Amino acid sequence: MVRQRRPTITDVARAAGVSKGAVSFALNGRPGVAEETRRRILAAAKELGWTPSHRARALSASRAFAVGLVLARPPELLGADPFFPAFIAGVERVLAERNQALVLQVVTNQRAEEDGYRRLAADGRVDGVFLLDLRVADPRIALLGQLRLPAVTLGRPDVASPFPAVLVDDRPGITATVRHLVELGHRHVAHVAGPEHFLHGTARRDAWEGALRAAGLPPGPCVSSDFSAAGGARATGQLLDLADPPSAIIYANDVMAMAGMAVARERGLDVPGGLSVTGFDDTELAAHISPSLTSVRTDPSGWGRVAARTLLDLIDGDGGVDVEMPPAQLVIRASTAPPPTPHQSP
Amino acid sequence: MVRQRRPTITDVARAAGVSKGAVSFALNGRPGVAEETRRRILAAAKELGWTPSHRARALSASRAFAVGLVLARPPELLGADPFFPAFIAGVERVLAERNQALVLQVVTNQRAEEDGYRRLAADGRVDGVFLLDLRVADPRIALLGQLRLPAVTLGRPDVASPFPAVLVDDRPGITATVRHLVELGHRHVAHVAGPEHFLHGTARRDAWEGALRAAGLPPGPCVSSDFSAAGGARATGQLLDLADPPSAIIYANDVMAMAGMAVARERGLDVPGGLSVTGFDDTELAAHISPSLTSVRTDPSGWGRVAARTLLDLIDGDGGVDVEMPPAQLVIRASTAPPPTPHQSP
DNA sequence: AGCATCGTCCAAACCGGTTTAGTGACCGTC
DNA sequence: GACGGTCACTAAACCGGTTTGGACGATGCT
Repeated sequence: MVRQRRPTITDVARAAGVSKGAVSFALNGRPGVAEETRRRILAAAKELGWTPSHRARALSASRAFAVGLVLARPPELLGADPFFPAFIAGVERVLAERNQALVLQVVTNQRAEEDGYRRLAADGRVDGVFLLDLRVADPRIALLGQLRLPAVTLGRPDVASPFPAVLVDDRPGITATVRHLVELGHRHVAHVAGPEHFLHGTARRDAWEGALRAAGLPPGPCVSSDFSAAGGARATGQLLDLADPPSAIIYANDVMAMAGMAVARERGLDVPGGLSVTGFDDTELAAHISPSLTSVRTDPSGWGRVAARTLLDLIDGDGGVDVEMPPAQLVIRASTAPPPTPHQSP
Repeated sequence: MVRQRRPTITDVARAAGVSKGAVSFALNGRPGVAEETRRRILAAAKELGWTPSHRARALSASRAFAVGLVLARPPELLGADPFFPAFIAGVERVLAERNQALVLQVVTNQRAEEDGYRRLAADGRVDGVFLLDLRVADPRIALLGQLRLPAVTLGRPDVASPFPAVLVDDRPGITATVRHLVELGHRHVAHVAGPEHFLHGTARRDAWEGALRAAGLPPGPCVSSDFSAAGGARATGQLLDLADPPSAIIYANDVMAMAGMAVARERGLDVPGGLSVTGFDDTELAAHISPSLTSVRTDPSGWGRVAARTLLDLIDGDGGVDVEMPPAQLVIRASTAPPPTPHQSP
């Protein structure tokens, strides 16, 4: 016996001998249905294997019961960055509890990204979106405002924003990293930053510079890169080619740091003996390379959970307040050590 | 002037002085509308900024215009694996062209994974799904069959499957790797495999074993692991602790290979001087560590594109045939070299 | 002139839920 | 015994599209 058509609310109503409305009320636990009738209806629904059609409910309620995420990254970077999968996993955990879905859009450049949001909004496929990788003077905030699409930003925008933010602060992690290196005796600490148009990139750079100044040291050289291994290698080459190369390099992510370590090594420069290296993200691999990588542990999955909760609350009309996340923690491993002393060269 | 409500097809019909039906026909380019009327309708739609409501269309057409993907991976692995982001990027590219959306579900264990598919099906949120990470005697195939949910599998299942498959063959890559090592003079080649219940894991292992036998060599030791850095390190430790340790290790992915290289190095074993190492996936980082990692290049983004096209065709009723993808290619780098000769030990 | 045919368009049904207005039945009250 | 108030439930409208059956006028043919 093959079930040809999935049962509808009408089938359930007929089976239970009531009207469609009664079934809807019973299912949604609303008052005005006698207990005995409710039981009969639920039994009939179970018997028929009925589940309310998401499509019909969406049309009726004028809601999508889904939230959206638009990822704009060049394809070669997508795989390297552990952030997204972890963030999405956190988001999912909350969405699953509340029977919502995640609609994903992956695009490869910024122009397409804005179209992505436009399409999600025009189609009414989602009730709200996440805004990641905030940029300087981010145009997407105004766009989402005029699209009337609720949103939650990860980080605090540098422009007026009507949206709640999940406040992640990378700075303490960088500050702690600088302090750690300074305590080891480093006086010449360079930085390989992320792309300049990202807010988190500039925040990390500012923290690096601020912490050095606070320690009474001049900020060393800083090279902007792109979070890729190739970019990290290139930046490292530039820094080591300087007349006065740094004794330590703080990278804006682990992948660049690992590539940087390799470059140093290829040049016969020992890590950490000749050069200290630190990363950011604390990817799983960081603890398992040699030497193990000092890094800053972040919690993208936790951010995802909080961002999802904030967004759903915003959509439901309540909430809409910023949430502060605990600061990232420095994890000290074997890639950092005191700088080589000039008169101790091998 | 704020637009309070998004315009509906009725608004457009009124503005153009025609019926709803006429607007629908005009928009969908169906015959039976005079050219002049069609122009007037399209002009009115443009004027009002009307876009058809995806929700209404979905209900009416009994289609979701979306496809689903359920990811079952422990959270700590999600970030390390470059496969998913790349696969998804490929999928997205095709979906965007055809105005479809991707509904993602991330769960952390297999039981939840099946519920994920059940929920996608029960809600009618998607018209079809991708089936990744095929397992031995995969129960999801029967499940999707009884849920009447069209699917495309990545790889060929080991059980009867009514679904088209995108055939990716890891074996030539592994075979080439073994041949490369044997040509270098290795006689003792070990393997660190993925979890045994994954079909791709066993396929790689079989290829490794087969290629060694073809070369007239006994298969060396094989340890199953979990694709994580920690797992790769552990497996490497086991192999190097053997009375007769291998001179080369083929890892089932790059992350485990990188962790393995670190373990060898910590033990004072030079790579590739004392131990040759190969990975699988050819992640971006592989070319930028030291020594650079010999690996097998795969094309997850290409698989995503083909899988998406195949699934959409299947949903549309045409197609449904398997597609063969080009085999993975070996990329030789610096982590492989001739084995140390016993009488040449330093 | 009468009739069939065609192109154009409209009204209404339909998808499967939610929600509102309204109908009885039953209760207690003065 | 007429009245007001609950309670349980139904009928129908509604969400915004697509699709079907048929109306209507213009045209072609005999």
